[in-house]
This record gives sequence, C-alpha cells and structure tokens, in this order.
Amino acid sequence: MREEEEEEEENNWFARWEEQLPSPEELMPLSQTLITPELALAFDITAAGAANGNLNPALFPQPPAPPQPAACSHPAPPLSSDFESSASAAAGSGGGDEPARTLKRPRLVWTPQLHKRFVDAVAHLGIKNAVPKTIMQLMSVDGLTRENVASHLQKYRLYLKRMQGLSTSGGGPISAADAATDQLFASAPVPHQFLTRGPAAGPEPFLPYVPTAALQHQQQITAAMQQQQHQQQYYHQRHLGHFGSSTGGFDHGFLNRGMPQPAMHQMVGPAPGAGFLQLTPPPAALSVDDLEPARREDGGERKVLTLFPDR
DNA sequence: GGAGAAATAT
DNA sequence: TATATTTCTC
Repeated sequence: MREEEEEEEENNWFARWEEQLPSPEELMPLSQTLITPELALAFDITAAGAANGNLNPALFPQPPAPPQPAACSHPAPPLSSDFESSASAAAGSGGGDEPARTLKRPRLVWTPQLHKRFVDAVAHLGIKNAVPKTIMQLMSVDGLTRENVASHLQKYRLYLKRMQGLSTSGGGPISAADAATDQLFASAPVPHQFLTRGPAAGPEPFLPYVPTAALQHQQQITAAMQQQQHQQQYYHQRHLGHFGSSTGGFDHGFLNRGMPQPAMHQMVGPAPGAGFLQLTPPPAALSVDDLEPARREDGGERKVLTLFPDR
C-alpha cells in the first residue's frame, strides 16, 4: 500500500518534472547564440560561421552542423568562441595578442533548466555510473564542457550527501549557502535512487526530448508564471526540509525562479567584469521562443539543447 | 586520460 | 558570500 503510494508519488513527480522540462525543442545551440550579430561583425564572422554552430533547422533552412557530434568530436567549439577579447583584456591577462587561447570562457550559470538536464542524465545513468564525460554526452548541451559537468557534479554530490544526512539525522538547520544551493538542486527532483541507494542506471535510455503534450503543459505553466511575475518565489521552500521528510517525496512547489531579466544572454562585450553565460531561458523569453504550439505539433522540429535560448 | 576533490577567481 | 572555474592528485 505504501509502496503503491510511493510509486504514485514517483510518477507524479516524474510527470511534473517532465512537464517542466524545457525539452531540446526549446533550446538552441549555444554556440550560435554566443555570437551576437555585433560580435559577428566585429570579428568578421560571417553568417555561415555563425550557422556553423548549428541553428534550428526549423527556423533556419540551413543544415550545417549535426547536433550530435557536438558532444564527442567537438568539445566546445562554440563556447570557446573568442568574443571575449575585451573581457580578456579586462581580466588583465597582459596579453592582447592571444585572445582566443588565453580567454577564459564565460561563467556558466547552472540554471534550473540546465540543471534538470543534468539531473535527468545522471538519473538515467545512475548515480554510480554518472561521470562527467558520460553525463556531458548525455546532456548533449552544445558548449557544455566536461569541466562544467564535473564541477556541477561535484556540487551535486555534496548536495545529495547533505540530503541524505538530513534525512538520516532527522533534519538539521541548513546554512544559507545550503539553502541557496538547494534552490537550484531542488528545481529538479532528485531521483529516489540517489537518496535511497542507487541500484543502477534506469532501464530507460534517457529521452532526448519530451513529448509535445508535456510541452503544451509547460506553455501553460509558463503563461501562469508570467502572470504572477511577482517576485514571490520558493520562499517557503527554503524553510522546508523536502526530500524524505514528512511528505516522503519531493515538494518542489516552484518550477522556476522568478527571473525578471528580459534578456537571457549577457555577453561580456564592452562591459568588463560582467561576463556571464545565462543558460537559462527566463519565463518570458521562454514563452516567446516557445510560442509556436501549432508549429511544434505540426513539424515536430526540435532544437538542440543549448545554453543560450536567445536566437 | 579521466574522475574526484580542493583551491582559486569572479 | 556564493557559485563557477581552474588546478591538483589519485
């Protein structure tokens, strides 16, 4: 009886989770996104070059680069794009002759969306089999590097550890830092296996994209979020000890954090010290880019998961 | 060479 | 101060 309930819970969270999933369809190759028109001009990068990052075939009838190889063959050609000459200079490298090489890649922001992808991959691999390289490949996020994943994985493991500790010890006070971390990690349900044992990879081979049905739901959700664009966000969540607590499940009441930012990508063009890669499609932007239900169902085009939803 | 952990930088 | 990146070690 209880097991059944639990199972139901599982399905529930999983279903909800899926709904929340951005699905590759909504994502675009960050490679391309990284290069803004201005930058392209500045660096004399032609449209072909930009397209090289592989654009959404649905929008751009140019089938340049296959989205697959991005994970294996090309570690991160797009991200490495040296649009940061100015940034590097600002960094004080001291060398203006070697822009691309010495350039530090922009800070990657692990947004809930991206993190979901991450968790999804880890979940399907199984926490024990989840290694940076594999995860990275599974995520198929253009521009994502193994280092990125490794770093995040490290933090994620810490988080899982915490969760386990909390559940076992009965739940202790979490520091502000932990709370903040939880926000992100809580944005995606932690596969039961992680907290329980971690038998092995799931029987499912990890789906690249989510069904259209889920997409529609997400649109609704997005719309709802837009309406309540207030800054009321997971406030209570932080005080709640989710995971194996009273509910025994996940109480991820919130789907996304309120992102008041209209722009999703912030490049370090002329502004030194402010170079971040926004990998998360804010609700507003998401909806904009996602407002094509008919198209979706009709064509079924899917985009490659990317860090930059813009364009 | 890759993974994991720690240190450092922003 | 928190998070991501980089570096070091196994």
